[in-house]
Amino acid sequence: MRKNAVEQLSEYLAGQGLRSTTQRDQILQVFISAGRHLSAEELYLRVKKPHPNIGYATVYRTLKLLAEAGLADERRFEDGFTRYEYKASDDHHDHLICTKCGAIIEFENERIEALQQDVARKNHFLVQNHKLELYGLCGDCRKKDR
Amino acid sequence: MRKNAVEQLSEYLAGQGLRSTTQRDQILQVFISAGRHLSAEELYLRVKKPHPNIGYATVYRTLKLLAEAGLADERRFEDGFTRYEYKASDDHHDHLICTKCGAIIEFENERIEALQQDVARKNHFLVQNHKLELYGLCGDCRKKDR
DNA sequence: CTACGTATTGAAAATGGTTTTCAATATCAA
DNA sequence: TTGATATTGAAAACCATTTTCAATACGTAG
Repeated sequence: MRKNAVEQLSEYLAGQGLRSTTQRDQILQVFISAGRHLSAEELYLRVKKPHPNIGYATVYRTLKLLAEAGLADERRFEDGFTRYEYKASDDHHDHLICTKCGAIIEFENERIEALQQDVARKNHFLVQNHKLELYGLCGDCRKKDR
Repeated sequence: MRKNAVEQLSEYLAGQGLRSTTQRDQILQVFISAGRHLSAEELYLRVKKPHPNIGYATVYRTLKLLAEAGLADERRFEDGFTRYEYKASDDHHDHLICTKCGAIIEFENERIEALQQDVARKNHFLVQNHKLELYGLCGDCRKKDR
């Protein structure tokens, strides 16, 4: 866990004239210690255990806030609902997603990123961010398949 | 328009024990002659003009059917709703999406595809399909921005 | 330290794209 | 032509997410 994630949130809130609350801190704590690619519901369930009085809406609201504050990335895969992942400032990555078991594997590839910039340049396009997802079967599911 | 799209649909339907209907053919016709990346609602509106008695649900149902039949690709961009595009069997492409005006530009890049296969191989992963989207500003919007 | 203005919360209702239900209708094999 | 059943249109249901609203908590001014 990044040393100052809570501080980073506080700073963002202060800068926006928003308030720090125990709920926001609690949700952030659980979010950071939980696995990656959480949906709002998954996070809600995890937060619910230690803090049973936190509401569904607050989890949704806080997740959007974390995305705005730069602490989380918001992603929509093909399964219909939005997932969030804790964002370390320097780590960009893409995903391999198993269509059978739902496993999500992360990867980085600088050469692909460079080629993306080429494509953008040729189209007079300025890339703000991108999304690369490879859907298919993971190693385990390929074995089980036979 | 591909010569035998309607036939291709008929064959698929017959093979599945499903029925050919005038609505399905009409929707397919309009779908093919319309622009790319249509949402269900856009298609519904276009179909409505020549065929005012076709229902919303039928458009949704037919679109899913076309995807199953291999005549359309189903894609979810970040704007929340599903878009479909007519699928020529040999043409795979990815997208540049303008976050300001919503323009969608298509591109293909074999070298990127090859690198994707490399990544998959390293992860013992079998790619069934993929999705690459670059979000940012298109040439026009970059100019207007200043 | 206290009080006040207002941001935030939780619960429930609303939203909006998509799917399902259901009775009426159309398809197609016999 | 008939009968079994797939399909349709309209409306209701779904379901993830957002909004509403009265009660509560935050934090600044005094």
